[in-house]
Amino acid sequence: MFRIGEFSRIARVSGRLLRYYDSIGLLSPQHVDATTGYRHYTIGQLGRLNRILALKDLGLTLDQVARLIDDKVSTDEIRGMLLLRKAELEQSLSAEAARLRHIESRLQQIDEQGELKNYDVILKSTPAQPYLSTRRRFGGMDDVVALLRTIVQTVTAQVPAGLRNELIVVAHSDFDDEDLDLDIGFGLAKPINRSITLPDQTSMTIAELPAVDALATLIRRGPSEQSHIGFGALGLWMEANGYQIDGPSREVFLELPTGADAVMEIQFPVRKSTA
Amino acid sequence: MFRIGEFSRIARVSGRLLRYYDSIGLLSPQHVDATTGYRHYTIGQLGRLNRILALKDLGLTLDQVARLIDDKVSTDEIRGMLLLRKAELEQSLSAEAARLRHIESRLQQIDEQGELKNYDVILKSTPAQPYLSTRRRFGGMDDVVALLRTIVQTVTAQVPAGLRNELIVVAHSDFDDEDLDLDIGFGLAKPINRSITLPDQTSMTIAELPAVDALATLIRRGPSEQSHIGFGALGLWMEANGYQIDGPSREVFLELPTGADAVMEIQFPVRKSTA
DNA sequence: ATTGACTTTAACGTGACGTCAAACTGCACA
DNA sequence: TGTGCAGTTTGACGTCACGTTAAAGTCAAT
Repeated sequence: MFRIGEFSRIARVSGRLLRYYDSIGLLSPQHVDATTGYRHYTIGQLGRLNRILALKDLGLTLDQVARLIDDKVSTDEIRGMLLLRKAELEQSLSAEAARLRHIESRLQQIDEQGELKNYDVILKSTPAQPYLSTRRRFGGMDDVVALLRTIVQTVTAQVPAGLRNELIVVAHSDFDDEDLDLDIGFGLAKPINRSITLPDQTSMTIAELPAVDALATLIRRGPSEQSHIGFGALGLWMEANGYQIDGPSREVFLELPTGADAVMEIQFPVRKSTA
Repeated sequence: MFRIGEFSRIARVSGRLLRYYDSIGLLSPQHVDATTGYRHYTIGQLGRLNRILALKDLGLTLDQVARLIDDKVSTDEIRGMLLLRKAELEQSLSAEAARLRHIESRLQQIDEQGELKNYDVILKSTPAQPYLSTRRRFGGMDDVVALLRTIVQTVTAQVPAGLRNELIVVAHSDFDDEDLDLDIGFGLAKPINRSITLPDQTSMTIAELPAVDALATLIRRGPSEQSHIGFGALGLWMEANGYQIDGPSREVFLELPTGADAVMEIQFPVRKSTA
């Protein structure tokens, strides 16, 4: 029988750990003195402690360790737990590797440019939302800006503010300033069944803007004609961090555009490059 | 100006996170209503929030993020922080990879044997400690057991219990039952300057048992002649997990041997295989 | 009797929030 | 003017696996 100090020395763990394991019922001393409360351990308990430490080292939680050790689970369930843990580890491995790539690209950026800029690209996800919009082809940015104004005026007048979210432009075409294929419209908090007719007698339709898991985004301030500058930064980020475009990009106007200036979030659906 | 709900919707973060960042002074709303306490954010703050999230994604702590964002550090210091973080990441990567290998070896074990045994090998480290011992060559286990008994009797009689730790055998030879080169003696809590003389007139010397970083250990019960069984299990574990022996092995007797039986911890200094 | 080493319980701290709970505000509708 | 409901506030507790004091009691040797 060892008291806690000697036992902890032998096992090379802290006394606090032993008291903690006792308190959660994971490893209780063989005997506790009724009057003094002193804990007494036997070498037999060292085996159990070692099993606990070994399983804990695999990254299992103490809860899982307890269930494994107390034989409350079949070998199949053990297999399941280990497989689950394996999947977690693999995921966390690739996440850490990605972080490492990000860090390295930042370091490279510092080395090349002497400072830390454009560090505002971030990955998000977004749920699906109803989308009141109209899809058109445009010959140039002027036409786009004109329709944008019209739509803002029409929709703000006809749809209550509580129902509509942001003004969103979805770009179906690639970067060709002379043949733009765009959806322009508003995200909605809830679907509406009224139809909206624009001054030119065309009407806006309700569709669903699909959810996206991985969205590389950045905020841009300035005239909407120059949004391609932001596109460039996003492209660099994707290249540096191993992502590629995976769907039509979106521009979400965080403020309704006043004059030429606007504040928007540029969003690119992305997926990891297989390369 | 957005209230917290809308701002959190736009940024796709929780309101709780915004309140938390406010409370730690990382991102305070542009304006707080004096009577109601309502927080009001502007789109400008979205930029700062995005910077925070981007840096946090690199795995930096919020403390570090705050120092980076508030420009309290030079680019050289930023480089330093990122390099530090990179080192942490690389370490954590290899640790996770090791865990993954452990898990896989466990799964393989289950697949081959249908259950989970011998999972009590664990890695520890140990500090240096004074070691009162004598080194001999032995022709067989019987001689070893005889000297062991003698040493136990002599030392327990001459050295106070508070000063000595466990009985430890260090094996300098490889596995050759007919030519054993062993140190036999006791670990000590503090060095002593008395010399100990055995009945055969040879004396025990004080040396230092060196510290070891990585020690693969397991507990064994049973007659000490059969300790090679434990050696086999340790060898398997090392092979499965990519370690190799890196120094003389030790047997630490957790109980003074009574009769033939003993409880010991077998310890192998190890290092990662370069293969 | 007095040390000094050891042990006990209890409480707080860690990091970055999630999750209630109770009270208050803002706004639309009757 | 009241009522309802969605939104907001502060505050507190929980997370996970312990480390770190702190105050009080125990053990063995001198």
